[in-house]
This record gives sequence, C-alpha cells and structure tokens, in this order.
Amino acid sequence: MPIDPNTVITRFAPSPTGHLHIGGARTALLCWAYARRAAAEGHNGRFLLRIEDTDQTRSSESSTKGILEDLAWLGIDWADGPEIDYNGRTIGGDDRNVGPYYQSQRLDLYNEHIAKLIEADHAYPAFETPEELEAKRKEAIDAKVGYKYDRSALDIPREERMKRLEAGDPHVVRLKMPDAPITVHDQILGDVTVGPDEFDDFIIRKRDGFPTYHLAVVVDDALMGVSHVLRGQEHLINTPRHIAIQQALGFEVPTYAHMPLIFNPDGSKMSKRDKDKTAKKAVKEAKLDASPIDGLSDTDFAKWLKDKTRQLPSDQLIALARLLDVHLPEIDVEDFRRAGYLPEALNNYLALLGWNPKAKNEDGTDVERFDMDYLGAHYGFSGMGKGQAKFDRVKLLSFNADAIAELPDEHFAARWRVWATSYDPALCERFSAEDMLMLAPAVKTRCKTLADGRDVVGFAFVEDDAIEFDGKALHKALLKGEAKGLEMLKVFRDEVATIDPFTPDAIEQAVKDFCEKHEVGMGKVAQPLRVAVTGGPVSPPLGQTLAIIGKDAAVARIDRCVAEAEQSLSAKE
RNA sequence: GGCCCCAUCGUCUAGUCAGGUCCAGGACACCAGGUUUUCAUCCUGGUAACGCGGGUUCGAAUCCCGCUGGGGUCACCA
Repeated sequence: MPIDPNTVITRFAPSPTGHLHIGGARTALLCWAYARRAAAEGHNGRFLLRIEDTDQTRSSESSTKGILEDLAWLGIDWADGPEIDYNGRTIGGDDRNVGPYYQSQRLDLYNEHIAKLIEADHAYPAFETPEELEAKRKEAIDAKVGYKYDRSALDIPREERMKRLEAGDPHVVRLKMPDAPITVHDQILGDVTVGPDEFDDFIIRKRDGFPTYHLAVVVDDALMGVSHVLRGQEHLINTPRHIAIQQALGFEVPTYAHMPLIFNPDGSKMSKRDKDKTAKKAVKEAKLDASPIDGLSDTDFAKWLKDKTRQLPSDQLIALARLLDVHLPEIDVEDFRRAGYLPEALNNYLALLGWNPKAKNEDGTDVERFDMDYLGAHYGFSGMGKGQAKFDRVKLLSFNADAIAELPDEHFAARWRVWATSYDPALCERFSAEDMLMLAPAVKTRCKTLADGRDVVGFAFVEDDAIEFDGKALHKALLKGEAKGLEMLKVFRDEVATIDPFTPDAIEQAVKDFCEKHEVGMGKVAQPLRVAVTGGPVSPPLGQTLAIIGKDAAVARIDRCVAEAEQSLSAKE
C-alpha cells in the first residue's frame, strides 16, 4: 500500500514477552499523540497496534492481554489492531482491512515477500547450523576482529542452493546487503549515515520458518500503510537494515523518528530486574534464611537468593516486599497502576520526559501540566530532546499528587474505590462508598498516590482498645503545664454524645462552639482530641477523623486516653 | 573494541538551527518565611547549571575541531 502523503499512520508494535514497560508506554503514547494531532489537522491520522509474536519461545497470550489492557487503562486507544472490550468500550478493529495484527498469523505474507527477494537475488538461503556460526563468531572474537557473516553460502552455486531450498534442507534466509552507505533521515536526530562495513547479510527468516523482526516489521509497516515510525533510539542502528529491505522490495521508506531512552536516576537501565534486586537486598538485610511466603519453597528461595540472574515471579516479589515493608521500584505500567498512580499523571509525566511543548502559561511559567487532549493537539518532533533522560519518580509523584488533589470529591472517591477493589480489598471492607466520599476532601491533599490513602486514615484500622498513645504527643497535648488539655478533653468527652448528626461539619462546629464557650484556643481542644482518637499528633481534620470511627469509638478512645493520661499523672506524683 | 547517537541547575528542561535582548528562564526537589486546630494543601522568597581545551568572531550556552563523559548497537530477541 503506497503511503498517501495526506495520511499519517503510526504504530506501536510490542512483542508479548512480558508486561508493558514504562518506556514502551511512552513510545505508544507519543505514537498515539502524533496520529491524534495529524487527525485533528485533517491528515487522516490513525494509530495502529500490532503484536510482534514471531519469537515462538518467548511470546505468550497472557502477555498480549496484559499489554492491551495496560494501554487501554492509560487511555491510549488504537484505531487498527486487536479488538478488545474495555469497560464497555470497544478498542481496535480492522476498518481498513489490513490485518491480521498478530505476526504469527501473517506467515504467508512474509514468505511471499521472502520468495520475491530470493527470486530477485536480493536474498539467499544459507545452510550453516547455528553451531557452525557460533564457532566462527568465537574465532572472530578471539582474534579481536568484528564478526561478520562471511557469505560462504554464496560459494554454493545458485542452482544448487535453490535445489536444496526446494528439497527443504534446514536453512535460514539472509538479505544481501547493498555495498553502499545508507542514510536515515531521522526527524529527531537529523541525517545518520552508516557505511556498508557495518552490516553483514543478516537473517530475515529463521530456521523455524518464522521471519525475523527486521523482515516482519518492514513488510507489515508497508502493507499496513504505516507512514511514520516513531520508536526508541535502540532501533536507530537497525534502520539502515530496514531501509535496505524496503529498497529491495520496492517499498516506500517511511518517515523515521528515534526518541531517546529513559533511565534510572543512577544511570542504569530501567529493567524488570530492578524489582528483583531491591527484594534480594531487603531479604539479605533482614537476614531471612527460610522462605517467608507461601508457594515458594525454602530450596527455591535459597537458590534465588544466591543467584543474581534468577528472578522471582511478580506476585511472589510483591508478597516479599509487603512482608519486609520495602517499596519495589515501579517499572511496568502495571506496577504504577498498583502503586496508585493516575493514568493522566503518568501520561503527562511520560510525555514531558523528552518532549517539551515550548509554550508559556499566563503567569510566565512553562507549560508542563497538560492532559491527553493537549498532547494530542500539540505533540510534534520538533519539541523532542535528543539526550537520554532519567526517570524522576519524585517529580512524577508530584504530578500524581496534584492530579489527585484536583479531582472532585466524587471522582476521587470513585477512583479510590476502584483502585482498592483490585489492590487493597481490605480498604473496601472497612469503608463503604459513602465513607470514602466523606473522607475524600481530607485524604485528597494528603496522599501522593491512591495507595497512600490508607496511611492517611490508618487510625481507622486499629481497634479502639489497641490504640497506642504516643507518649510525647500525649504529654504535650494533655499534660503540659496545668494539664489543661486533659481537663478540656474530659469535659468535651460528654459533649461528643450530643453531636448529631455525627458528620464532619457538625463535629467541626461542635469543637468550635466548645472552644468559644470555654474561651480557649482551638489548639487546646483539638490536639488532645486528636491524640485521644488517633494516638498521635497528626491526622486529617477532626471532622473526618471522628466521623469515620463513629461516636461510640470516639468516646471509647477518649476514655482510654484520659485513663492513660491520669495514670501517667499519678505516677509522677 | 568497531560503528552510531548524545552533553545547560541534583533531576526534567527553555534558550542552540537564524551568535549580542542570557551575570541563562521554568518545573520537581531542597532551604527560609507566611496562612492553618495538627499534618497536608496553598502563598512568598532563596540556593543551584552552560563538562574540559582549543579555535572563528568586536562578541559564543549558541558555530567549528579535539578531548572527556554518558548511552545505543554489534543474535536464527524484538
């Protein structure tokens, strides 16, 4: 399909070998944004999703499912590609009739093009075994010269090669690389030229009959009408190979844009292994020598601990982390979701990591906070940075905290509940939907992630008779000086029963009225009360704090606190 | 190691293509102060960068060269 200059089609083509990595999410987001903008500007923009499952040994269906869901959760939807139902919304489809979108279902197409290449002498079968090639590679490395395939398959006369091919001799197919430099006209990096010495005749079809990534990606992009290829910089050096295939097949060369990669703050690659590393370190520090979790035997646990390269499945890592109270670094989109990040905050931060809108707000500051609509209306290659960027969780956290704080109470409550349903069911058991709505204004400004919300109201999860009073806080609020705090608390204790309804507003009002009546500052009453019902000096406003535990619990806790304070007072005397 | 890409506050970046308006602007973090019944939010102010060395030029963050540093890539993975 020739590229219509008025049509912009971008694609994201993950290989389903695991979860969707945060770097992949950024690539997808920007591909989506570019197509969205093209659409808005009348260029028939479409974003396409393709599953690159040509590695039979590593691809899995569950991985595909997870990736599609992660994208949908982020709000990155595709016009063409696997069809899924997400929250009653259908994403994907095959309107242009260029599917299927799974490479494993397109083998005939690849073979057709490979046959053409062989026919035109742009490609040839090679019969060496992997072992033979490995030996040659080793030789080259030992001799400290760069390894290149020596084209020894071409020593076999063409006629004989074709005969062996037809006879079904085990073989791979290699592309005959042209003997000329190839220039990539990159939209972000500019022209990049690579000489012919840098390439050998790479494999385009494996022994198992599956095409390699290089062949499949080129054929699919061409057949699916992909006009703009936006991908990570790790592919830059592959691009001349792809251009060589395009030229051999008579395809148009799409527009390329290679974006910088993202790294950990320490400069290392953001890798799934980071989670494992963190868990191992924590286990070693805790000096555990037996498996503390179900489903993991002591022997496997020991093996894992000893072997740096051995990794535990995600659910076991999470269980370990919970047990040891360590925070695993978020790497995959699912990790961020579990940790209570909002997709809008994640998208905003991800887009800004490498792209700058170069626009000013009314107050003169740079535009940094924006939504998907803004991204889809303004994203372009000219704002892309060229250098690698470090992933700053602290700044992301700030974006997320702001996104949460900006949510109307009803939305916050609803999303908090949806999150908790999947990741913290106990929270839903303790709080009704109404409870969460009532808490919303207090929790919103006090948590940076949805997961943090629980900490803010942690006092509600403690039994009344299990509250541990912070001695320092108790002394400061109730006993200091003339023990005025204790006195006030005792008087207010009886007031509590009269508050009706027992709602945040009514409670706040009751405290205020009480202070006026007794002519004392708010602090004299509020702090003792706070210590009494939460055990410590810090909590959300008293209205929500008392309302969520209820009248009876409030009175019970005050009584316990008073008793404790009086005991400590008499002990002193 | 070969080849390729990159380089402004701790971090993400604006400014670089069209050299002077930049003793370098914004954001996050940090520090100080203010508002507040605690905490958080919020508000005000502050600290902080052109990797190094050569050129070109009246003048360089901006152009050229070298160095250093970081990254990518060298698979029958994608």
